[in-house]
Amino acid sequence: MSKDLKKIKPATYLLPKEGGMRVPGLVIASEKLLEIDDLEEPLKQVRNVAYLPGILGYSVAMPDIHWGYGFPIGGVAATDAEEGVISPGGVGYDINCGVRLALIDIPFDSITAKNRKALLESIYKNVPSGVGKGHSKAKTLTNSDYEQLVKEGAKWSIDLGYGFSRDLEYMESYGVIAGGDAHYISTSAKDRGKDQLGSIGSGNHFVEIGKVDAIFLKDVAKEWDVFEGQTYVLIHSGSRGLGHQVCQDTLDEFVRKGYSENLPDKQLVSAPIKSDDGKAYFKAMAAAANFAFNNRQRILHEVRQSFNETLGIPFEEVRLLYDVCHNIAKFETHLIDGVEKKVCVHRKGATRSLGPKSKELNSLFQKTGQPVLVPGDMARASFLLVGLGNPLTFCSCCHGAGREMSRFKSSKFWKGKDPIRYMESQGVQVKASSIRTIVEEMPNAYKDGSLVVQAVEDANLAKQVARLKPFLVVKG
DNA sequence: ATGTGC
Repeated sequence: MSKDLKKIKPATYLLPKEGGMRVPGLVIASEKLLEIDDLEEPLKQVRNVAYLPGILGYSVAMPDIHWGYGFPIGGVAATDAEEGVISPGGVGYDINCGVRLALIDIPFDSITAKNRKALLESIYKNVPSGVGKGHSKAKTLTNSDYEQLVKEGAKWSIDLGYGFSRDLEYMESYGVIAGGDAHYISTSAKDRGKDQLGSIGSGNHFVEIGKVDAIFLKDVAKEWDVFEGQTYVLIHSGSRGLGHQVCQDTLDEFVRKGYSENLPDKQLVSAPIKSDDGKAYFKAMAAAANFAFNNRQRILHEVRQSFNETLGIPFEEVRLLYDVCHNIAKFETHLIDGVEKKVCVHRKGATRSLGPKSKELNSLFQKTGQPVLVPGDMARASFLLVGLGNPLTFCSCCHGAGREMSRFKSSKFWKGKDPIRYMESQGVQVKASSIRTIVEEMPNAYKDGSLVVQAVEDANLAKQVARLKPFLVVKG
């Protein structure tokens, strides 16, 4: 454990100000996690982020923190919406990478082995996966498509028949980030994305089917119609090549214009929010975020298609519970030192976790708090939590289990072994276009997700509602 | 994360 961390509350540690830090760091973790993790590099990044002009409150780290480009992954930074900066590194390369959870009201155990196999094959066929993979069936996006979809978000796909208007009520920000403008993204970004709606990509992205295997918070589960044994679908993907290109284009331009000067790390490159360059990045980021909402909407549509084809389940019975962003910058109002302030919250590998009564939420979630979706690993578990709206972290929570082994180390570990057979021994059938992705993503490459969600629960960021056990997984 | 990187 880092000698600099001072415990101030349960599972909450202060990283005191030093050097040019404008605010202290705040690290959410348990003692056990602090033993497992080597936090030297990521904590340095937490300190670096605290140097940013206009940062308020704390430079926050979640218990799944690890090293990232400039900002740590699992980091939250809120900057003053008037006097602060906005930073592409605080959002990440995969703009609006996120997760959506849908529920099907049939017991997973009632699906026969033969039908499970058919379902997996069908999803693998209907949802393209892998690096650079697009959607061969889908219509290539035109400039006028782009103009609409980056402004409208998920509604654009729904109006074309890929889903139901009800779906929009069950998405963070109703499936749209205001301000998306196609004129602010490059031709190459549009070109890379033109056939990628409805594709998962590679790395830790996936489509997973399984069953709700434990309920921890009965009253909330009941409000959400979540029950033990229920079948679920969890989708994890983002803005694919388009978002990647938007991030790269902005970083190049910001560095060229000198915005990386006077920062402890050039990768923190950032422009004043009120400057033309800052506003241009926000519009491009919102455009990419809205592309990602459309992507997850199309993936859900294909999954509904597969449930219909193989099990005869009507499309609307694959019911969306929620869609969350975990790589995004958003303008929000938060209580800082007792005063309400408009801030730009950068969440990079962190999930919004608004509590009950939050005006932004639909009436159901105003009653309970918002669903917080935390994928774990391919075999053990993913988690469904409910937000508590803790102002210390700007109403943010963790986004995953976090790696324990590097991709390289994991590949080496599984060399000469049979990872597919191991997964089967854990009850999981995996299908991927690349065996490399599988060996890099094996469960033992990740921390135990239950330790991470326990830490955010102890720190009062969110509460566990249910545990989800995967059985069928499509990877890139 | 990524029409993956040296």
